[in-house]
Amino acid sequence: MKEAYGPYEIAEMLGVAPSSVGTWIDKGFLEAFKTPGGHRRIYREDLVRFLNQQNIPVPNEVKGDLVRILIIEDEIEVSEMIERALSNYEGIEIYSVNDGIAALLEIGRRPPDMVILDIVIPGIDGFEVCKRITRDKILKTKILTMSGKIEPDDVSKLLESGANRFLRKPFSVEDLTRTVDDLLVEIKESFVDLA
Amino acid sequence: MKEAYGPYEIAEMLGVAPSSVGTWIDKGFLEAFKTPGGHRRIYREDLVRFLNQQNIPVPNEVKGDLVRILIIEDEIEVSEMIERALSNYEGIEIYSVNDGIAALLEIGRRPPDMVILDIVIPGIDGFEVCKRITRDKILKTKILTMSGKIEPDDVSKLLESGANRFLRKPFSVEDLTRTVDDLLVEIKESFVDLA
DNA sequence: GAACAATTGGGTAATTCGGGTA
DNA sequence: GTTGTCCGAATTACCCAATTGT
Repeated sequence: MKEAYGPYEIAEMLGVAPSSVGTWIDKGFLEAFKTPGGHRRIYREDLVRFLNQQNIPVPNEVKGDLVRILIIEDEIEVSEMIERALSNYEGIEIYSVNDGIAALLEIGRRPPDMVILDIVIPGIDGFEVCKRITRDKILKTKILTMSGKIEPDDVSKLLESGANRFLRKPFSVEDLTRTVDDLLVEIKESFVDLA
Repeated sequence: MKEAYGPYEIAEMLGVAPSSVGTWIDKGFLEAFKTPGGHRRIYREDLVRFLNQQNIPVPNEVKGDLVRILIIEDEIEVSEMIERALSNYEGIEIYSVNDGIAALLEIGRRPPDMVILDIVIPGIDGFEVCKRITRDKILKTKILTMSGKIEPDDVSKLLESGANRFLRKPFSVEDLTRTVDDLLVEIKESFVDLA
């Protein structure tokens, strides 16, 4: 897969004039480097960061293929149940961890498009994870939270922290898949196909 | 780790046409040798030198020989002092974060060879970070911990948790560089093991 | 060692580029 | 803030036989 783009390419992708892309680079909105001959090139990683910061949908060509879903849950039975429930979805990749520290390492390693997060897990505060994922504009991760013991007040605090959905445990497979389907639609909306 | 690249490979990495890489070689910007059949090959060392000379960020794929050091410290003055102290080291790359969550995300994204870790930082327990880094087989990270307020008992607990060294604050530049030098030797020794 | 796919060099014409300016 | 136009320069596409990798 291509790892760097030229201004002309990006301009065509976004429907703007090449000189505008040059302006963005000069103003520091978009990170770029120069070839020995002075032509500008933009690493894909920098392009994605720029698009996310500007709330511009990321073209599928730039994003890659599979929608990645990370399950963060310390009860094995629950995470296995979730994996089973999602196992016949097409075009997604599921991986899971069972504590908060491993979760952050994994998010850094391979940023997911969606996390399914048990608020009460060892190692770290679920609220903080939500806040952090939301604040970090590089990540456009949808957050599905879940918990058994939680006060009504906490649910709204959770959503304020950046969580997109909440499921009270125990929940049925139908509850889960309905919520995941919702979020998948939102994720797909943030990507565009270039015809 | 791969030690030599072809023009096509480099072209793809930088988002450039293969023939451009050929031009750069012909003009002397980029050092290369020729195979018996006349094809050009570029040593990684020469590629890195070229990228640095041109102010082009070195893709992760290429910078295998750099020792990466991550500073995890919430007091800006301290982290700046450390960066200054290490700024004239050759062959290392320094980056820093100021809270535990950012640290874990960064460790996942670009695994460091050494972390310089303030035990008391916002967001997460320093002991847990040590344990987790040590347990993770993918990470071969050396851990240099530091703190001002800590009980003697805690120091040994820290070393049990996987930390390789401990520095009591405040420490001098000499204390720091001596300890870092030690760890750099250990890191370089483990590089040899892989070969 | 043979077969096959991928990469390469070399030359030239066509395209895209940056930078200054409108 | 974005786009249009100009020019010299850098990059690219295109060709195919040869080399290299698997």
